[in-house]
Amino acid sequence: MRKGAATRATILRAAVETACVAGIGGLNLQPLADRIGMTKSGLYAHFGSKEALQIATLEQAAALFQQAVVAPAKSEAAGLPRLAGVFDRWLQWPANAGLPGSCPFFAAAVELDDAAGPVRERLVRLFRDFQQVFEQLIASAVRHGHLRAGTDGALLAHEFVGLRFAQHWATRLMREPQGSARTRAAFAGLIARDNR
Amino acid sequence: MRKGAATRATILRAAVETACVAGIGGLNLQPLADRIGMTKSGLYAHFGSKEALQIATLEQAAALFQQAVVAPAKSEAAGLPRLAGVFDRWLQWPANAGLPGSCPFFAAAVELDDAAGPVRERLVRLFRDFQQVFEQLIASAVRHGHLRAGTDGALLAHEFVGLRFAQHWATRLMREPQGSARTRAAFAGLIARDNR
DNA sequence: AGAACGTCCGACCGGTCGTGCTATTCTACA
DNA sequence: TGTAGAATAGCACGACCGGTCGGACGTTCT
Repeated sequence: MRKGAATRATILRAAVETACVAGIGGLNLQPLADRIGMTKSGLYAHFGSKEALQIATLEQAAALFQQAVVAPAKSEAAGLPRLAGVFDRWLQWPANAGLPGSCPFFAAAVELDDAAGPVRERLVRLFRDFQQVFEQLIASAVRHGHLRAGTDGALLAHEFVGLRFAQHWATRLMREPQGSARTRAAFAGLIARDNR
Repeated sequence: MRKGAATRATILRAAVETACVAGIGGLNLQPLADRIGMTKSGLYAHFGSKEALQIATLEQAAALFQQAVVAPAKSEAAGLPRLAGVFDRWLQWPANAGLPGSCPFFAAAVELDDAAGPVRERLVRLFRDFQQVFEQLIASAVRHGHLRAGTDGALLAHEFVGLRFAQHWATRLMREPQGSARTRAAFAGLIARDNR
């Protein structure tokens, strides 16, 4: 019983790493099993379907994300510092979590945008949760007087998502050395706009 | 031969439509051939490899993009109006070009970010060309006094790309009704920041 | 008219995909 | 230590993948 859980953890670790490089659709059983020295069917028995594996992988990635991006906020000053900290960790969390490649959620977001089914639904919920975290951070920054009172939290969160995408695009696809720097500059610009 | 060119155009039309829905990697020969009443091998003979089909599809999509987004700028007032026009058409060009689904370039950008090979190189060049178009439009807006003199064109273009991604994410994946409105509001905010 | 060529088809290749079975090995606990 | 049951392996399936081949059919050019 305990061994099964350990194996499952090993599988999910490799699955998240694979998803960072090849996307959720690139989670093929055979190569994944090979990578950890198992057979395809042995691995398969832990999940019962590819869809279940994909969802479990998303949830595992979400747990790592929570740990690497959101959790450290507890020890930061509430308001703008905490908001800026979360955004900054968001920009580089895969590397900080020891993951190769890029953020698996963005790859999945584009992969599954026109799809249907439970995997997509799970991804949307994860994004919505994170969106809510951001809006709460923004609201807190407003309460602390770090952002002006009329700040549109939903709009600002929308802009943050865009900046994260732009960083992904600039650094990953375009391989622009200044990609992350531009993203940070743009973030600072948004904060300055809504500064009181 | 004339007939071959016509068939090739038919194939590419269907290929672009498929790429808008299923991505560049979703360009599978058999379903594509079925869709236009050909056999896989008959279709294959026009390109010689899947890679060549993907590149030709990217180029066809770029031609449609040019026609739907960039070309109409000729009849707009130079400077900010032209810049705003291009951005606005950019937000909705697949629908305006009669294409289903979403912008194939964004799907490809995430699909190919960690890949290698000529397809990726072609995509990067297309993006770079469009990036240059944007920077020229921005520079023109500066010259016309619509944007302040010190405007960082590369940064602004970076932010525009992010906004376009955010719209894609909000409307396609999250299905937020306000996705496009927020994107336009954010664009207006950026322009206001760099307004003179 | 006839040679040459572009076009397309149908059959087929080796491989990989996800998914079922059954059999074997291992492990945890009585 | 014996044994129930979990964990994993082995094997096979049907479907699909990109790609190749020979040849039939039409079109184009000389």
